[in-house]
Amino acid sequence: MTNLFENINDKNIEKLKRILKANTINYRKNVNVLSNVNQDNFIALIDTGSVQLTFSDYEGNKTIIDELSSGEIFGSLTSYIKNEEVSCITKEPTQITFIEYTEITNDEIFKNDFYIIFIKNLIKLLSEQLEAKNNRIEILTKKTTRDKILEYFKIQSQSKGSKIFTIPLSYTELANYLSVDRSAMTREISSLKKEGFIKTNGRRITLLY
Amino acid sequence: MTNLFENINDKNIEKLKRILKANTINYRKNVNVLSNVNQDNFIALIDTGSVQLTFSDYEGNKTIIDELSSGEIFGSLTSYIKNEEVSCITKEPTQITFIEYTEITNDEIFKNDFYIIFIKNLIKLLSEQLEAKNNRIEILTKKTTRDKILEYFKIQSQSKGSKIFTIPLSYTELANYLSVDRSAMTREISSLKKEGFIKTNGRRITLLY
DNA sequence: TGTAAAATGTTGCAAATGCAACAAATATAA
DNA sequence: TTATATTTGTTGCATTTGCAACATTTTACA
Repeated sequence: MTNLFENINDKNIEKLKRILKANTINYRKNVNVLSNVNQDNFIALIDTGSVQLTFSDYEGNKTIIDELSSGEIFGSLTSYIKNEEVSCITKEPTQITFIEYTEITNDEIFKNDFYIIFIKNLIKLLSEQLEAKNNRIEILTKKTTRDKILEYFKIQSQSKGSKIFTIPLSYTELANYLSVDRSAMTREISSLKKEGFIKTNGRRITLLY
Repeated sequence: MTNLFENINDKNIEKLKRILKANTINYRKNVNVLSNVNQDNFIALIDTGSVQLTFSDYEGNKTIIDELSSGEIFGSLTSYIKNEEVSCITKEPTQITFIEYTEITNDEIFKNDFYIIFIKNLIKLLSEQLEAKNNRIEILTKKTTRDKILEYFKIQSQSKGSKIFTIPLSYTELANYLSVDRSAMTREISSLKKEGFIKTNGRRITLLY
């Protein structure tokens, strides 16, 4: 994952943050970040820590939109934050820097040659998030629970470059991510093991095909 | 939807295209655009017409990734085009402009003051595509076919600002987009009509709640 | 360290859904 | 216009899945 300030030195990062009127806030664990954010058009950059973005519908069903960690962004550019049903919960102590979107093209910023690096990073981040969403859509469009699991494992395996990998989610969270019933998912994983397609040891998966 | 060249006048658009070494190609209907594209990192801009991006898995199941029309972009920034299983079929005669990603930050481009408008448009386009993908994920994570249909209708209704709207897909394509069996979807839409939740007339839908 | 909370594993059952196989209605193109 | 292809509507049936309910294990934290 690209970092928003990648390839910019510390001194220039500080300068850039000043020009962007960036506002840095520290949060404890399990706090709803968006509750005290009232800006309309903002980019939130996770400096350290991690958050989970969830969406609750009118019936109270929760779905994970995204899991983000250090260097990644969220906000009006990436999710429908305006919507009050979205919440952003810190999974650990987390530092977040808020930038108003309009500041990204303010007058002062052009004078600096690191600006173009910043813009390229931003574009790269957005396109990486698009790829992540494409992956999830690819999984969710599979008809059966089994195919969803296998597609997820395939993507994990490819990104790690190995048939052995550790999934970054708990099984409860995975069921949520795949949008299937947790018990049905466990049932299917058991079958996959019995039929010799995979081996598991906790969250460590081995593909046997 | 934002247009990539929004708020740039015709003369400057021409200049910008020249600086970006843009390459414009015309396609007939039902042509696979990607078959003769060999660039690795490109942005494809649809000037006129429309295309359908689809993904085929190893079993030959086709899923729609996206439907795009005039002003919208696709390519390495927005989808996993490198993958040969992705195809891009024109739905009508279509003109597409290809831009290599690296040109977006070439030396000559900074000298022009319309450049920042172009970058803002690009960022806006990417974030709009993210929103579209978030919408689709929101739909796909619904557990039942009924909830998927209703979520889709809700989003359509909101974007049109009316309880009466015409869906932009055929029912066959809609089933594909929702990733449900077409006959099961028809069955569910019939029930929704019988139970008085909606009225339909071809692709024109009226929400009665 | 002990205790409450959260995560994981398992199963029966009812409901939802994919699939197949049609007929009928529309749309497309020669 | 006519023939052909595509889309739409409908139904029976087998399979998959969500749901509920529970036991067991692991984790978190006071």
